[in-house]
Amino acid sequence: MADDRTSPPSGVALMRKPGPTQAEMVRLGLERDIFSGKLTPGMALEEARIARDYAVSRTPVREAIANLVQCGLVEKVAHKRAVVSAMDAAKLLELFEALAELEALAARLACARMSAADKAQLTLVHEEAAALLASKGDDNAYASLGKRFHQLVLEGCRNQVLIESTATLANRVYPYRRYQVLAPGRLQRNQDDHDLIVDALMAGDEDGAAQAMRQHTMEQGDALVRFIALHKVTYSELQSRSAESAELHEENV
Amino acid sequence: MADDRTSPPSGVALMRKPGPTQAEMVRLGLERDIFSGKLTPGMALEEARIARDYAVSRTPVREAIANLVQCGLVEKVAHKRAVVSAMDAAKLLELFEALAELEALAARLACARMSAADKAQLTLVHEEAAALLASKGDDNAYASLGKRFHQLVLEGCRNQVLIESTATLANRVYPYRRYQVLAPGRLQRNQDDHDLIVDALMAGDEDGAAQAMRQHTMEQGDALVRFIALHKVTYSELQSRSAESAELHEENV
DNA sequence: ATGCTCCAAAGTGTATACATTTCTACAAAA
DNA sequence: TTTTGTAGAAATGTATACACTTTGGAGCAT
Repeated sequence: MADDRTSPPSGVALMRKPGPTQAEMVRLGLERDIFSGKLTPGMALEEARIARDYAVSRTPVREAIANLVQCGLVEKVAHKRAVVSAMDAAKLLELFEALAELEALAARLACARMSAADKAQLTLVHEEAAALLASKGDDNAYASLGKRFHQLVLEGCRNQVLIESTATLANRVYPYRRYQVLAPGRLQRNQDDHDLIVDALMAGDEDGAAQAMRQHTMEQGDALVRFIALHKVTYSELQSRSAESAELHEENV
Repeated sequence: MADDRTSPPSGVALMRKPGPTQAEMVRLGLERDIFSGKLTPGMALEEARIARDYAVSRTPVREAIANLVQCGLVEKVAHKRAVVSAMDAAKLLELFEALAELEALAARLACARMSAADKAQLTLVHEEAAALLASKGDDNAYASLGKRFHQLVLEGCRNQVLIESTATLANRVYPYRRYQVLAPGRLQRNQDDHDLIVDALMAGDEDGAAQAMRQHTMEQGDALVRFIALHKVTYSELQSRSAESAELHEENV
């Protein structure tokens, strides 16, 4: 290929300022590229190249990178190039441990705070996922529904601070979380977990919902770490292996 | 007064680059000013003025502000001036609700993970606070010990992700959290809560420690919100009222 | 052949200049 | 007097130029 650009702005060059700032554009673009796998953990971000690719100056690029640093998606030290955050097994487990507890809290609160409409939509998504799983449907589509499931429960807690804190952590594990689908039988166990969560939520069982959600997320983390250890595959390899099909579900962000 | 500068760089102008970047300097300076009360919630941050005061250009100032935005300490929308985050009662309660749960989790984990030395230091700080309270000592010094107490428990959880997430939220409520000391009898109840937490931690009672910590932090939030409602005082007034004595404990950050 | 020094190329950090947007003040009309 | 519309000022967003730091390798010494 003639161009090996780090992150093409998804086809179209941004011309003038349509209202949102260019720094925001670049930030969203980089975020997409990280989530989709075009930018793999450990990869360096060169300001000048990114600026060229997005047809802007380095200033908004630096601002965008600074934002991503605070989000935990990229890391940076003074005078050195910013790199996409790469995590070892220990940090990954720490993240899942914290995330599990936050989602458990959200589930507990959601028990009493979700509206009937919210619960209905959650059930809908859950059943749609079940159907997809039964019909051996697309893994990516299932992963997408899984993310939506977690989002719905999270938003059900009605605490914006908690929602944002949890979303930040979820974003940081997102580049890795999807790969649990590679472990055999993991999808069915995932669906079973969701079953428990939905049941507890509908029954108004706060402790049950929290417990089910906590265990569910921790199992996701354990499964991922086990899978990686088992296959003795580096995170970068894991990332690039599934990067091919990553473009299929870019509805994230 | 001849100069009404928003945030003097604490006396000394930074000359050359000693290694750390100027953006970092400005960021720390602004953070200090926010915590100390020199910059009150709702106050606007003018890039040009800050740049002048710190003897740097606007570029590192903008970078510093962007960082503070991601920390939640200041808020900003495109083309408008950044302002120090001001919270209403609802947001404050949301923050305390989330913070209480995170600290509860940290306490639960700390039960099993704190070293003997950590527990000894925690006991030391707790007893020092008790002595200070009994002798009707300085409120600011007591608040300082209170912060240290929470920090020690938090670090005891041995989960860096959880520590950072919690610290972020704690920073956001910090400009308000101290004012609980204004409520009558609040200090003694605070000390009693800490007693319960220490006892549970020493006994290895995970659920007890979590429960005690959660209730403690929520009570802090409730007390603060009640105090504000009772005295019908705006947050800005509250802030400026104690800003006079704020310089006394600048060991924070 | 190996290790060191030093230099040049690359890249980040900062300053300044310019473009664009928002805020403010003033005036004119109802 | 109140309101509204419009310049002017002020402040932010962006681009460009420059200074400093890092890094990689060429050349020399051992």
